[in-house]
Amino acid sequence: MPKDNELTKQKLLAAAVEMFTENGYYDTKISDIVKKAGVAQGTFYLYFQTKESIFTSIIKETNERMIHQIDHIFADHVSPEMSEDELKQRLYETISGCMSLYREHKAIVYMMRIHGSSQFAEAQRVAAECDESLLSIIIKLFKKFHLFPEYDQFQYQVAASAINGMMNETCMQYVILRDATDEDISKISRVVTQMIYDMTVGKECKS
Amino acid sequence: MPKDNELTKQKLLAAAVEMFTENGYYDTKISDIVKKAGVAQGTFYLYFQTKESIFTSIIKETNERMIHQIDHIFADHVSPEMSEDELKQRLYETISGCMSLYREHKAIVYMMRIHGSSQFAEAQRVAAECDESLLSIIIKLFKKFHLFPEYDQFQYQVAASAINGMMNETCMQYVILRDATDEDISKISRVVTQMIYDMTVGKECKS
Amino acid sequence: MPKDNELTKQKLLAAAVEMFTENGYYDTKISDIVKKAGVAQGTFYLYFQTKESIFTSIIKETNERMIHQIDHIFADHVSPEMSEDELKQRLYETISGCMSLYREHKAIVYMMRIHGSSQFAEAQRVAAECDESLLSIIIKLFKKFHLFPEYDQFQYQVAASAINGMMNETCMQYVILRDATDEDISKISRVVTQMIYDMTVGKECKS
Amino acid sequence: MPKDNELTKQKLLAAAVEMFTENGYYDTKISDIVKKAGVAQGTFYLYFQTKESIFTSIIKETNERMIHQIDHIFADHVSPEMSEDELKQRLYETISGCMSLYREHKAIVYMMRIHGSSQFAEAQRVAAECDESLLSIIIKLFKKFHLFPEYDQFQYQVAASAINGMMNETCMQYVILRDATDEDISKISRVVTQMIYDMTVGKECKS
DNA sequence: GATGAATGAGACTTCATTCAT
DNA sequence: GATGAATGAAGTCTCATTCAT
Repeated sequence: MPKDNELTKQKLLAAAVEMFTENGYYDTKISDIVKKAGVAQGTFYLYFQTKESIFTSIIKETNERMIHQIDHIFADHVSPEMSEDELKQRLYETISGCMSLYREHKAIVYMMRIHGSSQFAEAQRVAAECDESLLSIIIKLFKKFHLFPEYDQFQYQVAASAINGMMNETCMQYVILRDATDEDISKISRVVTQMIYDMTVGKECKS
Repeated sequence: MPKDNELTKQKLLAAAVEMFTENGYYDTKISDIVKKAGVAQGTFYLYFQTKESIFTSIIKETNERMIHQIDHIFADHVSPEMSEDELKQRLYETISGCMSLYREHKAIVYMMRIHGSSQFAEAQRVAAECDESLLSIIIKLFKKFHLFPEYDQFQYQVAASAINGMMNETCMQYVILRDATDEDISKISRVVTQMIYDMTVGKECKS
Repeated sequence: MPKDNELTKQKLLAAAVEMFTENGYYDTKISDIVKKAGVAQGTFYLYFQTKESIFTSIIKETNERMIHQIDHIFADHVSPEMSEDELKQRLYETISGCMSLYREHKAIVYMMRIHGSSQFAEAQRVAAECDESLLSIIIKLFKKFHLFPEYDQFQYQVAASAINGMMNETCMQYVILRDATDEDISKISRVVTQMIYDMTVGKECKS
Repeated sequence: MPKDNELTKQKLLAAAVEMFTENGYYDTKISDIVKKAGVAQGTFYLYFQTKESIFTSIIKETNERMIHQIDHIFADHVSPEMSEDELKQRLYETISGCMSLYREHKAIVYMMRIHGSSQFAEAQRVAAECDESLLSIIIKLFKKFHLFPEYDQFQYQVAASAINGMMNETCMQYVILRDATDEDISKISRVVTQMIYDMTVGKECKS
């Protein structure tokens, strides 16, 4: 009957996230993890098969949760019938919602993006999957608003990638690498919202 | 200045770049590097003090060269007096020039961004320095064109970061991770140029 | 005398024999034994002090039973007064009885001879004791039949050892390592009987 | 240029044989071997890939040498045309030659038979190969002398196995486990020769 | 300058044994 | 008596670095 069982596993997971975040995958030793978790070396292997497996297990699980939450954030929040102001407001909510989500999983995102991106095929696959998910949402929005009507598939991809890059980079720089407050996130999101608005929907209204 | 045996050093550097790129820092052994370079194990230590030092020495040197080249690409190519079309053309040339530059140093950029970003403070410092350099160039341009007059320093930074993110992401996805041809780069640059134009200078012309 | 829970102990012993036989001493883990026995890890230590102790306890106990049975098989079955045919018949019965006995304890003999012979002083002692027992029986028979009258003690030992070797080897090869049927054992015993007869009693009749 | 190279390997092999012989495979640690060889732990892995590989490499190589030498010892030494005395003399020479050979490789035979027989498929295969080789030689001799004309293939095998067992057992008991002198080997071989003679060729002469 | 055998610290992992429940 | 999570000593193997030639 798993009683302390689950507790010990959680202690190990928390310790692992902390150590991986702080020192990266290779400079984190099992001995560091168990020391921080306050259990014996052997205990680690009751819950995880290898060092690699705890790493991928962490990022996989978090990633799934995040993709799910992202889907929810973007779901049907905007439509072409909305007024300019309402649109911007919704866009803003989506972007700041995304950033808050990343902040919530800050340590693991850090671990995944900064340390993990290169370590294993598995980690790379997970990161790519997350990107994929976002890209497809963005492209869907392009279509919904009939943006870039002259673009082919490749150009769509590039444009979506560019927008993804804007959000990723600002999110990384301010939310993950620095300690963005709620106000910071709000301010950042306003800037990014405006930029995205201007280069997409706003541009249409211009002429 | 062929001191020591400069040829041997170059062989080692080339082998190191290749192995680091292929397998990452931790999965590359000194024995792999010397084997590929065709020299003996001990020879490595005649030219480099440690494994870490060859890694950072590669990315530092390349980074300096790249920053210098980027400076050159951006230098005085655009000014507010230009016509819309000319501006776009210059912007396009700058962006595609940047992408070609990255492609030229593809292996090392890959190594730096994918494998190295997390390994050492040193590597992270170098990457940050490169970003810094680009950000300051972008901000300078904002000022030159009197863009975002209502923004404070923080918002400027965010906006610059966003633009940097656009370029970085598209560049990574298509130039570094996939094998972008000249045509690809041209097409990508057009898309990005248009987006940047729309969210900056173009927006001004609208009202 | 069902002390403790005798059933649990028997389950552990049976599981241990099976696992030791299949995988040898070192490649059998306590966890394998308890899993096969269907009890918890800690339960093992209620019945046995150490891994080594269950191993030696198995081979010791079986060995005692086997020595006792061998004594019984050989007891007074032959005498110099018998006719040639009767002698051969008795010899045959003894030998095939021995082989059947080994077959009956096949798993443990396998474990003792193949896996255990080298592991511990204790196991070696037990195996040696079994050999000793047989050798002394054989020498007693030599004396009873006034065989090898010119041999000294050492030569007696060697001759007995040789006969022991014949039986052991054929028994190992056909009964323990292969799956000898009743007919096989019968056939093997006939061959061995004839050989032993020819080199001992039979030889006397010749001149 | 392998100079100390080969010397170090030999030191490791000698140390390994000694330690394996003394303590068996599992109770010999790499650290024991390198300590005895007087080299560092890591040096071991310059010459052998794993602990298992040094073990099998030792027994395989020795085994090949021994099989070759055994073939030579048995080659055409006896023929049905010989006189009884000459035959016995040749048989004696063969058997004592065999025992001397085993004594020469005493440590490794010990390691192979006592410790190694069960450890790995590989070790078992090697031991079986050696037995096979001897059995086939013995059966060839049976045929050459038209012994046991009424025996089928199975009975031949059993008879050969029995003779193999005689030699193995006496050899193990006196040469490998005890320290048989030249005189001992001579005396043992006389006894075994006589027994084998009586149960094979001698038996024919009787009637 | 070049070599490559040797080094040894230290990592990951296993598993017999213990002990609180 | 039974459980099974926890322990930690100890083993195998790796690899950056050194150094005698």
